[in-house]
Amino acid sequence: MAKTMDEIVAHCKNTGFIFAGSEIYGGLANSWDYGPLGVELKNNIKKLWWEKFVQRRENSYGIDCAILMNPRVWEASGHVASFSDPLVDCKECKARFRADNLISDFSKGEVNADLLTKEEMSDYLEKNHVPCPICKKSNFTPIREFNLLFQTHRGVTKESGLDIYLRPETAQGEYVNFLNVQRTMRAKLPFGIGQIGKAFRNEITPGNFTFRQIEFEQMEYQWLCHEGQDEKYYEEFKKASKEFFLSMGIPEDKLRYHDHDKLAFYAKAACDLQYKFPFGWDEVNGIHNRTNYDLTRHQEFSGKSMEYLDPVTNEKFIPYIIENSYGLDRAILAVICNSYESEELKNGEVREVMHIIPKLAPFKVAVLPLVKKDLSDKAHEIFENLSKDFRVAYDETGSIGKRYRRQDQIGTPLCVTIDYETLETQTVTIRDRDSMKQDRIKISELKDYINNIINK
RNA sequence: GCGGGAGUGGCUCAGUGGUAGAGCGUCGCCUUGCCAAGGCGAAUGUCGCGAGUUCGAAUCUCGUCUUCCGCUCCA
Repeated sequence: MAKTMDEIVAHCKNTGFIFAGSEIYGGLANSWDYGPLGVELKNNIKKLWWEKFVQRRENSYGIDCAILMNPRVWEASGHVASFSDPLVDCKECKARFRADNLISDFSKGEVNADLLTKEEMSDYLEKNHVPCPICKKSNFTPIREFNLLFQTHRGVTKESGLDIYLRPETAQGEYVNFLNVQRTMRAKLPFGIGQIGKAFRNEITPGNFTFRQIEFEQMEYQWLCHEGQDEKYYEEFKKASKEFFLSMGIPEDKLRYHDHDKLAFYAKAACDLQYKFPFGWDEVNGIHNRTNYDLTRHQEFSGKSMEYLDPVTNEKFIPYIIENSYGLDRAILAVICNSYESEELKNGEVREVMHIIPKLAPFKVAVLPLVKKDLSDKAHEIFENLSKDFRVAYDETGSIGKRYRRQDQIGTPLCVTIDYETLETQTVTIRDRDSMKQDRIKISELKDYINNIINK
């Protein structure tokens, strides 16, 4: 039986996947910390993604850019201008509106509110007695800027330094470095740049657990190509994004594409891949055809050429970009939601289990001495040996049945049990999470056995 | 930002003015020897925070913070 969102949150907290951020101070809304199990899962997903996109694709390169960038980057990208909304609240009925929309509607389009400053908009609302669309009274709060960019300050004093931003997306790092990558790797179009890193957005909406956070991690792949090839590659990456989620064990019927009705100003085509979370279908991946918009803007704003010189035709032009953007935290959440369940066993009992695919499981194997007294030393020896190759759990408290269930609960695919026979014959019991069946194998065969399961 | 709930061991909660509790979980010992068995024992709390009322506050009053649900918002 599938779990509710509340149960998933509780399980993550109780077993060490995800904790509330700065919990002892009462937390900070929309921030979360990954615990000992969460970080393993996260690293495994990153590794899988990096393998698929950066390692295994030809003409593919990884980078890791700074979070803080020259603020002009965000002017060029359009985030400084359009990432911010002037909001007012009606003091009478408490409804909230965008001031620019109120003014355009009131003036029937004659006043272009985009050209007004905050003060001018406030004045306009007051002097013209612009009514609240809901209660028809005219009594608004002052305009508050709501900007999704996190701002901070570079320099010793407030006055002498530079206002800078925490990046709201990692993509611009790839764009501004595109010629550096191209030159140093001697890359020819089409080629790709991948990056995994943090991004920050000052969201007001409370998220569904880690679904919407103020600090989150993106896995982004930018594919640079010739104009005219962009539509073909757009389709290719649509397919690739689904493949990636399938490779994490997500079933096809919990995935769907959702084309954007309203395109961002820069995009020629945009599509989300959605996963069916307990709270509904929602985005886990975005594919955008950004055309040559971003690079063109950076050329304008920086004054530096962003043109690619085609070595075959000697033509110079600005490449098109297909962006394939994954929310790492959302991928983690999807894997957790998808794998955690109450499973009814044949004998009527119910066990809590996470059917995480072995490749992503936080622990690959647990080492369990059947009794503590005489078998601990041998168990520790086996733990040390396996730890050279795998992330291994060790547990010697409680009955063996209880320990199996503990490992089920956190998704460990294999348990190795050491008994008295182990000391004489150098064999152990290996127990499978999903089938709950056991094999007796030699210690010397353990690593191959585990590798087979992981790479299945 | 508005409205409504809620904050008591790790978790779930009981306790409505008089010595802070239970179950689960955790740890130790015994028992057990392959799917959450049992026994004994132990640890873990300034009852979200700050004031006030009172001889006395987890409990009443005010403030404040955090959080959950709905509305609003989400380039």
